[in-house]
Amino acid sequence: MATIDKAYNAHAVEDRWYERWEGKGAFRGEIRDGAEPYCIMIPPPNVTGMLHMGHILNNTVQDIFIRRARLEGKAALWFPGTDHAGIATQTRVEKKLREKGLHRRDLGREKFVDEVWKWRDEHGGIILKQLRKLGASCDWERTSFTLDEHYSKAVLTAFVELYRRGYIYRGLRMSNWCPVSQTALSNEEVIMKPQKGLFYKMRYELVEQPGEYIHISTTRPETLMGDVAVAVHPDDERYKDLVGKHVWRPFPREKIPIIADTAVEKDFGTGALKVTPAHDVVDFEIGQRHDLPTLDVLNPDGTLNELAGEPFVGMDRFEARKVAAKKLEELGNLVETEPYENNVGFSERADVPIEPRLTMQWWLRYPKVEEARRAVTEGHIRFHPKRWEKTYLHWLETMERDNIDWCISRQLWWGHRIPVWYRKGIAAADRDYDNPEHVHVSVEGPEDPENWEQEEDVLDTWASSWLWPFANFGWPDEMESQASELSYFYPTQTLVTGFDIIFLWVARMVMAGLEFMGEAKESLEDADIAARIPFKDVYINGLIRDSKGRKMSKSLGNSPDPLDLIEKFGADGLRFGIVNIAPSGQDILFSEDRIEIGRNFCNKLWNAARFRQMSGESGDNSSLEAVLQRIDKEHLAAYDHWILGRLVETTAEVERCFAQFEVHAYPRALYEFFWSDYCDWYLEASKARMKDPATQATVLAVQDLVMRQYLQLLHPVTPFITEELWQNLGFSGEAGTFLQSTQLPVAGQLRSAIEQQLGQLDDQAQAEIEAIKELITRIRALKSEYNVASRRDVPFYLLAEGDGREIVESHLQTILNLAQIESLEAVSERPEGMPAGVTALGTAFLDLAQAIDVAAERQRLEKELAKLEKGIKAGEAKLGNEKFLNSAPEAVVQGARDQLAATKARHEEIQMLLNSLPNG
RNA sequence: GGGCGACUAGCUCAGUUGGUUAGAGCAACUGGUUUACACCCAGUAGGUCGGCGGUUCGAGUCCGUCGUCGCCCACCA
Repeated sequence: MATIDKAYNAHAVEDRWYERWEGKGAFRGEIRDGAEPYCIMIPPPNVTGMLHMGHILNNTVQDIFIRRARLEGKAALWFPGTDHAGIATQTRVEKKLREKGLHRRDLGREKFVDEVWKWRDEHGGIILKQLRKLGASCDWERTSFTLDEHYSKAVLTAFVELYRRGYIYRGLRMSNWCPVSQTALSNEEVIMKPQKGLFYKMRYELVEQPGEYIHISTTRPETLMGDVAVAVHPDDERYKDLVGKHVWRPFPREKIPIIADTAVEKDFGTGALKVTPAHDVVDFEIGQRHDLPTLDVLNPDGTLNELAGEPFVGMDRFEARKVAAKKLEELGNLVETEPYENNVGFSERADVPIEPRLTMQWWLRYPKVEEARRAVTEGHIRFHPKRWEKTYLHWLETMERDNIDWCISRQLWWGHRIPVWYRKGIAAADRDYDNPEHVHVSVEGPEDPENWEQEEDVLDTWASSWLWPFANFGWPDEMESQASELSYFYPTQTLVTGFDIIFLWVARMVMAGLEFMGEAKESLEDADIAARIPFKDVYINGLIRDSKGRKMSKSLGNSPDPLDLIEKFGADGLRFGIVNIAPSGQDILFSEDRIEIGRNFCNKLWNAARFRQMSGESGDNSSLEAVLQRIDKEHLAAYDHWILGRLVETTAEVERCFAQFEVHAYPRALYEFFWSDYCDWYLEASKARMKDPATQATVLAVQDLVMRQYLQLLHPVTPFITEELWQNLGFSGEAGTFLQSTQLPVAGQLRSAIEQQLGQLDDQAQAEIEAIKELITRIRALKSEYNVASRRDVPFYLLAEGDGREIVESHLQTILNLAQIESLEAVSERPEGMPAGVTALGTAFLDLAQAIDVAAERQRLEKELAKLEKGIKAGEAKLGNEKFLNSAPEAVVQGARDQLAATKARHEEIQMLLNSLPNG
């Protein structure tokens, strides 16, 4: 057995074990006959990503689940991988090219994509290396990437199938356009941000009444060249007479009609709206209703085009805004400007305002929406905490109600190119999408590729990641095989993710699973749903914020580098700390102070193990049975029964935490048991018996038993230190197997193993030890209050009778040791002039051998008396109430009786003490 | 505008189906070189559980209402 260093050196331990685990394939997840499968699919981070605090929490939780599953004997598989992250990655490489003065068009599609692959191979996937530092036990041999060949095949197959099933269509619609990335975006990729700007009030001259004007407010004068009408509300009395007349658009100067439409708010601005169908969603709808033309004055890159007229051609949209305002002023059309703040949609990736733009895109009508709803309402999929179900269902509802389809095409090069080919020589306008002579849709492509041109667009990244739970297992090829990993591991067990992507990802995965993981069907039965869902439990982890409650972000600089934290606190410390403060799906306010507890805890654990090692030779620790063999039940004390009982309870509590997904309660229960019960009380109490040759072996064996079970319970959250101690304390036996491949006894098994060997655990011991603890605490408090806390030579007396006296007798040495007192002599009369403390076992008196401050002692006792009186009043009121006696459960009534009796006894004793104080 | 959530000790949070006189960590204060641990030990202080009302024998817990704060969705140019 290796000796244990005085200070816990996390780094050496962590690096060493991770290497061994990975080297020995300890994380490999495989089909194992007879074992229950347990699979977690990692939410694939962006291949460009770096580890941040959110990842730490998310992946620690996943690792806890997967390691626990291994200890429970399940065939556990944590499937890792990364996402190609279309826009993010392409933007990254384009930026690099720009530094060399190049644009992606200079390279051409093929060369550019090569460049991105090269970049990925060099810089991508850093995050996966960082996850190893954290201790993540992913099956790295399976590391998947959404652009891998097999994965791409799944993505294209899904597209082709959905197309054939009628869910996918191509359409000219308003969509979100990013002028920097020059692609369409889905609503989810657009972030609304409040922007300070100006509100321009303009006047347009009436054509029919020269010299008269209508006032219009706008925030975007640069688009007025695209105006095709002015709209007012039909009920607006101010403008009623003007509807049907015309105004002069100032530039390019043209007649445009005044129309009435209910989309206009009478009370907003001037109540008159300039209608620019090409550049605003509402305006576009108004345009549709009134059959207005669409004048697009912007180029795809956000500069103005020929339709805008000079001097705007080629000018950037923000520059044009200023120039347009100036020109309006010169022409006398600008009435006033005022500061204004409104919400503007920004491209999530490029962080520039998006343009609503009329473009031809591919759209997907979501499949199996109703079934996705039922999957949750009927309990096939459970959210933890449960309330997130509401968010999920709310999303589905909105989507269905508002008929929101998913824009799945992106005008990028990095991604899955849409598997659609157009026959050469047929103009886009003449294309008939239902005619296979015109449009070819397949995974393999047409047989005569020379006659076809492939669609330029690629698919939205989410249109690949929504297949993650089954594409990674070889769908669609593996669908037929009953012996496949797909049929063994799917549906996966638990998904761990953030609430922000419940719709973006979680709901879509559910829909994809329901649509594809079985034969094509219009609607599904319950049994179909149960078989097709991608996961059974969804654990939603909270969002990490800084200590002031702000979101962590690069620009605020309030996001610590997790690797620094690992450096400082150790991976185990960080893991324990972050899970310990992670409440159930609530936001988490992060501060380093709160992580310290994790490091301190590891140190405590380390030292307890060290103490064990220093206390005596280890016996055979290679199995629970071997440890039990070393315990002589004749030498077991109440303390031993108590700590073993607590160990069984703690094991059960941990089981409950996992069953109910109370991830934060799990480390808390472990912390309390170990620090308070085991270290502060049990170890301290057993020190005397460890020195006694007669009892030493038994006491050490009990410690070993506790440590053995405890390390197994704790391992999922702090894998490194537990593995190190497991090996150092000899629990692995000769074989040297890893802790995580051992089997954890459940509470029932543990109890029966103990009782089979040692006889029934004494449940009375619990109450007895609690009473002894109270007595010791009272004595310590008395010493502290009388400033003799550090003295060990003070004598105490105990006034007790019957049981109390006996119990104290049997624990006398422990009490003297833990309370640090000279003696505790039994007396039958109250000694006078001594400060006293009343406990359930009896009254303890501190012999100061000098006069006490009677007034202070009286005050102290009276304070306690008042507290007890309050309790007695409450108890009597309760027990005097017949309705309480009749309706409360017997146990509650009895509890109240017992408590009242105890309180009264204590009250009486304190009263006696007060009476016995000298006057003064 | 629609939805979700929070409010418990100075701070951050526990508190499982209503059932003893509400807990922890940190911070504060007092005292400790107890040969496992100062990343420690012992002790003290600190809360009318956001307000009001209701249900109940009994409410931190359930219901209503108000207040404050946060998040998500929508986005009036």
